[in-house]
Amino acid sequence: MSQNTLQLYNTLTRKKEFFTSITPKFVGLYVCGPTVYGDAHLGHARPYVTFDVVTRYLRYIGYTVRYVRNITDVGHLEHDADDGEDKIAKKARLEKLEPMEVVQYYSLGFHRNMAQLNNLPPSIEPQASGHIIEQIEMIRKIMEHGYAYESHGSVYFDINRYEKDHRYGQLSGRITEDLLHTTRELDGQSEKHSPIDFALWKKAMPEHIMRWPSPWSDGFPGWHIECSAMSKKYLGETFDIHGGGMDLLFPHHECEIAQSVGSSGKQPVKYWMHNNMLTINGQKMGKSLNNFINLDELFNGTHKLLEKPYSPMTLRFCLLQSHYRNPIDFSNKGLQDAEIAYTKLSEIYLLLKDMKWTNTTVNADIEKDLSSFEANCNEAMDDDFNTAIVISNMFKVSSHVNRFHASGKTEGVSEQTFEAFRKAYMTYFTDILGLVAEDKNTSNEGFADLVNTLIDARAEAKQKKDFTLSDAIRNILSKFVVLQDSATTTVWKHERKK
RNA sequence: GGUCCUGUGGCCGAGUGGCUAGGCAGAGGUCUGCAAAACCUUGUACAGCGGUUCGAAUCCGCUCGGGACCUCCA
Repeated sequence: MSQNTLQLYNTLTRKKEFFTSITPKFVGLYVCGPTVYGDAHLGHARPYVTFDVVTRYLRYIGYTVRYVRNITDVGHLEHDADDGEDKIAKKARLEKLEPMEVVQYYSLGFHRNMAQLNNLPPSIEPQASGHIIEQIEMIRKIMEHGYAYESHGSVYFDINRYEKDHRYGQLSGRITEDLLHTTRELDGQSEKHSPIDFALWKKAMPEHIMRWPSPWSDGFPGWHIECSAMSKKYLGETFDIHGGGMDLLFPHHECEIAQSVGSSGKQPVKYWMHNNMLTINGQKMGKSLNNFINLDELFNGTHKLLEKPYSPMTLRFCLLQSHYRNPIDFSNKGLQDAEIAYTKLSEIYLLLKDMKWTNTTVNADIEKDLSSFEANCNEAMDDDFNTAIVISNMFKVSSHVNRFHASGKTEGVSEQTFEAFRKAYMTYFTDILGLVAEDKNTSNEGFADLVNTLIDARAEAKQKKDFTLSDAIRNILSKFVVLQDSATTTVWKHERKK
């Protein structure tokens, strides 16, 4: 691991490239944030866990990362609603709330869910509504350069004019000629010179409550301009990495490039990273299919597709088990497998945390397994953030740790190697993958006491060879496996000491 | 229809020219009153057809299947 060996897949070039930051030791990262008009769902978890790990790893290898993730609280037009109505405003009217009340409510929920997933907060989390001036300024620049025009109080980006100097479609691989034939018919198309032109500013209808003054009309910014304006403000005209879901590749990110090039003449982003999508039981997650799972529903198990609740760490682990550019299919089976696997590695972490090296002979194989651990993990992360390989490396060393624990001595490894390995495992587990090994004995003390009392009673019964009683207690204890996970761990831990 | 991604053993999931992925589940063993956990051992694989190559799951072509996007969804 070093700042010279990291490779990442750049959507712009469709290749894995060696990463070099524009400014030495500093990385500017922008990730498209959520539109806060609904609860955070499974689909939100993936990009934010992905780019959280990206941030964590970049910091681990010595970069200072400025991670900017926006909150979209204006600007998403509803295509199936009244012409040009804002999603936030629509929701607000339905719930009879102030638009900013809706924004506040869902922002808080989003932040709570992100914290549960142990995602580090971004360095800056700008809101679109707080950057209307910057957006207007950028639109003005684009118009100055001739790449946008006003029409009936709205402003549209002029793709045909832009294509005379630049190429629209370089990120998504789309050809404007094809787009013309495949563009859907929308309201307000008559205002545009070409159906593929996109809105930079929309004039508000009289009943529209979210509106701002501008040189063209009282209205609101188009969806794409906020990311261009805010990334430029906080990261500069050209910055290192732009991330987001694959679904945003077109048109959103394509438009961002056009807007930035159209206003500054410069390519805004050096590396574009896109995470793949999620499916539920093999199906696309969608409101019409009624299989949209909110994060709260996942964590408390209330969604009808779920057999039980799954913890935020189970979800995080499940996501990290596959590479971010591959699709993930969610199922109860998959989540339960992830839960078991995560619990095992978590257990290894807890054992390792308190484990002391004891003087023994050195076995070449064990020594090699443990001494190569960190380098193997670094190599995996350097290869486009391959967290799946990191996890498999953790499993490869797990049996050694369990054996150390069972025998009570660190058989076969030198002190230097053991300590380096121990530190590396713990760093990877908590700092890089961002997993949290809850010490379940302390997190639920009253309950743990009860369980421990039962365990002691059972041990006593076993000692007296009263197996009827001991089995009866075991049956009681085993019920906690379903009721309360912490009990399971407690039982296992206690039993293992014997 | 266009652009892009994808197809790996019972299931999940890495790998991408020759070298063990890993996990879950299964089988056998150690331990145990019996289990559980742990440890040891172990089987099953690269959608199909053709091509390139000394050698292909890996590269190329075609066929078939799955998915995303194509004006506002992470």
